[in-house]
Amino acid sequence: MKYSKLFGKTSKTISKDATMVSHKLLLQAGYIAESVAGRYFILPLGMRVQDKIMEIIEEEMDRAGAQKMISPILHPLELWKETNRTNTTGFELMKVKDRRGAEFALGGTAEEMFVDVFRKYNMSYKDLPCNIYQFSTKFRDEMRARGGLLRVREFVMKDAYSFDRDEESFKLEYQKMAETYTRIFERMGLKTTMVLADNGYIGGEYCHEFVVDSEIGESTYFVTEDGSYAAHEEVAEFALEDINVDEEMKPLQVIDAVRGTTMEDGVKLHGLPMHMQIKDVMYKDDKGRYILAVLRGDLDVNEVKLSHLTGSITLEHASEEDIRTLLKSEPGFISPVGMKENMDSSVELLIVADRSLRTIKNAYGGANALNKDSLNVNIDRDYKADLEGDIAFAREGFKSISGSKLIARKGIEVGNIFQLGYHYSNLMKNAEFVDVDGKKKKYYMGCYGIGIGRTMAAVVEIMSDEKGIVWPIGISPYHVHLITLGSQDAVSKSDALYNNLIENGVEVLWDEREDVSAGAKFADADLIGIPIRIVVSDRSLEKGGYEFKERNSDTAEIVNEGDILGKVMGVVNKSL
RNA sequence: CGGGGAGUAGUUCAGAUGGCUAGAACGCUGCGUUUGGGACGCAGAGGCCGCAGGUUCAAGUCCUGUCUCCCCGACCA
Repeated sequence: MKYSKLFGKTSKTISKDATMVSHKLLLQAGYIAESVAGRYFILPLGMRVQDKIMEIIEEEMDRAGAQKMISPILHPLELWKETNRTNTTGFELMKVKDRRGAEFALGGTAEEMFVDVFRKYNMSYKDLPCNIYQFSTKFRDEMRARGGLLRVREFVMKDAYSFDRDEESFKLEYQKMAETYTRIFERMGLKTTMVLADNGYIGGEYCHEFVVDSEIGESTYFVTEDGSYAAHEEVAEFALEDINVDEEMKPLQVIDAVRGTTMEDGVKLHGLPMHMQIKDVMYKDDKGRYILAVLRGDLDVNEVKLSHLTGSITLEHASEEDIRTLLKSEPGFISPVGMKENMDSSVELLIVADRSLRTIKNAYGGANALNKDSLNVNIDRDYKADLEGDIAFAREGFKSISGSKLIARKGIEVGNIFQLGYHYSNLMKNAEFVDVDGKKKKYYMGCYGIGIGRTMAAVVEIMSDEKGIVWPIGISPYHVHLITLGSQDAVSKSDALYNNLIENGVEVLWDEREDVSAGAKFADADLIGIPIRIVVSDRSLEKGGYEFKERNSDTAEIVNEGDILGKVMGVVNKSL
């Protein structure tokens, strides 16, 4: 490709709106252009990177026995109704209508579609396991797009769906996909951690995210010091130590407590430690139930864990008005003690206790009235929980279940794998095959996604310097950035080299612009970030050849005409 | 959805208390001189000041509405 013909220009100036490295560099180097918030043009340079990422994914998926296909992007809405996903919030479906009034969902993920195509065929256990996948544009009505390609509303995703006879067979597939993902990201120069995560609206029992460590990432997760456990903060488990469980229970007391409404106000007034205070948070869920989360004061409510325990789809904080009028309590002074006895009879209330309450005796907290606190509150004796379990966030330094300390990390989620089990085959009719015994059985499923654009951005986040991007050769838009400086001799030598490289399968971006200074060409080359730079100039020719420099190295060398191809191939072949 | 900020040339930005023909840099076009780390000179093109209404002799500037973009939060009583 001749640089002078390349669509998409580098820019010296960049909007200060772009704060993230990948966002800035991809814009500045001419890989992407913004359309509207969260929707981007992928320019020719970016397209080549995207294609290469997809090629690697395709190779590895095929190697794992998966088969590429494609589904329509518009999904018949009936399918989403079949699985009840039209109104499960947290994922606002984008819908369109055709002129006859038929409704479609703009696909944000495609479980229903793949089950639907699968059940069209009369499948036998002999056809299983089967893993089918596609690359397609996905639509997500994100509340807030951010960070260039990192969080967008429209993006290309690889999504795969596996169908198995049973759990045992599925587990092999899941393991295979985990290994495949690790290899895919390795080939792009990304080291990923497989992190236990929450499955959100997808369904199923467990899933893992593939996370690239980065300060700007949105995923916070914990790993143990010994590396044996890694889990997203939403699901991370941890061990709790007893605090004063041997203490005698003292009589419950209600006292005056003129204070503010925060936990710190309680600590200050009573002069007692935070972990002896009870934290009470009132929620309302999608079913209209009020849910009181009760936990030790030094812990925070983990709404994902809480919603799993209560079976709620959404949780929102109850309004202060509801707390006063319906629950007969007072914001800042909520207590589980006696609440059910006093509240409005129309209210359905679920008291959910965190297991941390079993580690303390004689706790203190509110008393359901302004400026009244309770002392010596004890679970079971003074209040009963409808549900009890782990509803708290882990924190760095806490011990894991295995006893090893938890370390907090941040990262970019570039892919994930989900166990779906019978979730979709239960909800969708005829998602069945004929087993060896002649009986119909439901598919045991899994699904597996990789965001292409986000992966591209993650690579740039990890691999760049103050001058620009530093692509790993496996996904670089070109292998070689050829720069010509100076006389006609250099131009004709460059031309010959350009053609020679191309004939040998090397991808070359040739900066043959005549009216651009050397400095500008070097700056552009550094910004674009192609791994090999070759300069052909009067100076290099005087020294007997071409200047060869790798983007991630500070030293250049002169390579003569006979050796240049071999030198280039040496680097290119490293990636394959 | 809440809070904050911003929309002026292709891009990044400047245009105080309303006032003459709306500016700079970069980029772009032409000519010439340059060519190893974002060169220089000369000449040029380029603007419905986001959109709609209003106040005023006069609006990029003030008021109202609206759209768009960016950042923070989505959180514990």
